Amino acid sequence: MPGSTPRSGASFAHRTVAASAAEAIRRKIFDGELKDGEPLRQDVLAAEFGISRTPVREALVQLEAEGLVRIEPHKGAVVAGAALSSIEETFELRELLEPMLLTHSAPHLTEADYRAIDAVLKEYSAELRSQNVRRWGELNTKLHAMLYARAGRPQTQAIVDKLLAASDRFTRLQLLLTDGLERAEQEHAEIARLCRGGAYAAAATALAQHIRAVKEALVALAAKR
Amino acid sequence: MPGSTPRSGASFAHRTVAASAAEAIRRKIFDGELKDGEPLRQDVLAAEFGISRTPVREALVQLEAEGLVRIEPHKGAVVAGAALSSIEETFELRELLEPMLLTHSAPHLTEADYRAIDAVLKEYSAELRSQNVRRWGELNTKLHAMLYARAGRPQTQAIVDKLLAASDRFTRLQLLLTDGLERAEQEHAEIARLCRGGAYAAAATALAQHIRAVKEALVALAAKR
DNA sequence: TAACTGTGGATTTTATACAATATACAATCC
DNA sequence: GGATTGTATATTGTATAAAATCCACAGTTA
Repeated sequence: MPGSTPRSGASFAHRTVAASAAEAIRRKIFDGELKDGEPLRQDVLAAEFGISRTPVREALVQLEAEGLVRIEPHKGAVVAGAALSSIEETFELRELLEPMLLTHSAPHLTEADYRAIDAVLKEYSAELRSQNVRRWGELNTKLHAMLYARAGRPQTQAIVDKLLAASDRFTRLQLLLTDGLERAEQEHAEIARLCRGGAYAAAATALAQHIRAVKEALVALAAKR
Repeated sequence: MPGSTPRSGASFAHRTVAASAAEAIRRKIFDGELKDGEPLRQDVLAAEFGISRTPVREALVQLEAEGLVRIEPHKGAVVAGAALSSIEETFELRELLEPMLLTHSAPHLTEADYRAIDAVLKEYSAELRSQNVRRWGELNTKLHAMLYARAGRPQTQAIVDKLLAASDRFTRLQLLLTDGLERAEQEHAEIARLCRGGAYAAAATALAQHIRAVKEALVALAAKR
């Protein structure tokens, strides 16, 4: 097992052990390796990662805040798959919050901002064609964050950031529908274009439709399985 | 469960030390005792509460997830007052999210739910007259939570819970405007009445207006100072 | 048999000890 | 003098040990 030698390779992607433990557990949950309702024993995880229980505990607390696990005092942590099953709620929230953010942010976006956005869009297209799915999720999050940067609403942005992180896994799924891929690319470009042209209301509407389209595609996909 | 169990001393309302430490720090931030950007030293907090650093660390991790503090690896935690600074943003979010929750929840509220809500409303009125401002905030949060309980949207509810906690300090302030006091009481009752009568859309509208009214009163108050 | 009680073991929670890292400040070099 | 490097100290991060809590189950009693 990978634990005998704690090399500074992939195991040290983060600056603290607790953070990388959180990342590892998160991935296990996303990948379905840990099923819904499954209990997470601290000592087991600690042994598996070759670390002590203290950072494991901190990781679990973090994950609880993200809604991925549920901690009951003195009883332990269990996987809260509910957070995953509620794709609809996540997208419903995004549909509500993101257009609002865009409406407030777009009028204050500078020329430099637009250039940065264009750069991301460009890389985005390139990566899409190269089937680099993981990177795609990162870029998607980055793009949205950039669009909302000038909204002057840090709280809302923090909430949306979490929603985007939660969406990530599903948006990647949706990517596999080949028409979803090109469609998203088009819609993103369209939204950026509308913002640049000053058509803020139209951009917000387009964004809402974009999010709704992804949601419906995912719901349909889930129903088919 | 609105049990009749007499709440034991406020000293240890929580089941773990870490949780009560989080609660204490949270309160300090909300009350402005800890100012924006102020560093939070683990050993200082531990000494102050008479506990070890371990639960303090867990509390800080929790609070970071809530956006109340920012933790930089190996540097420590600082108060992230940005989340508090904008009353307007908090209420803007509430205005957006709460009516949505109510719309989804109200049709599924049971008779027992309504009885519990009425009970809170009653205690609410009593406490208002007794000028017990702190308890008022708790009841307000509880009332809103009960109204949204059947929405089947745990994520959204979690977000709103945080917003309510952040609002608490300000709503207490607004209470001091004597007409704000009676007005809130009336509006709460009105919303409950509309829900019970099946006028869900009207209830949602009333709720949005209620939140907007409080926001505007607070903004006006802030401007006057 | 059914309900109750206490006991043992497993697990979490907290405390303490140790290691790693960052910051401030003095000494050195150009 | 200014920048850089080295060292001291403070603070955080991790490991390990001790205390508290829960859970199952055997044994007792009516």
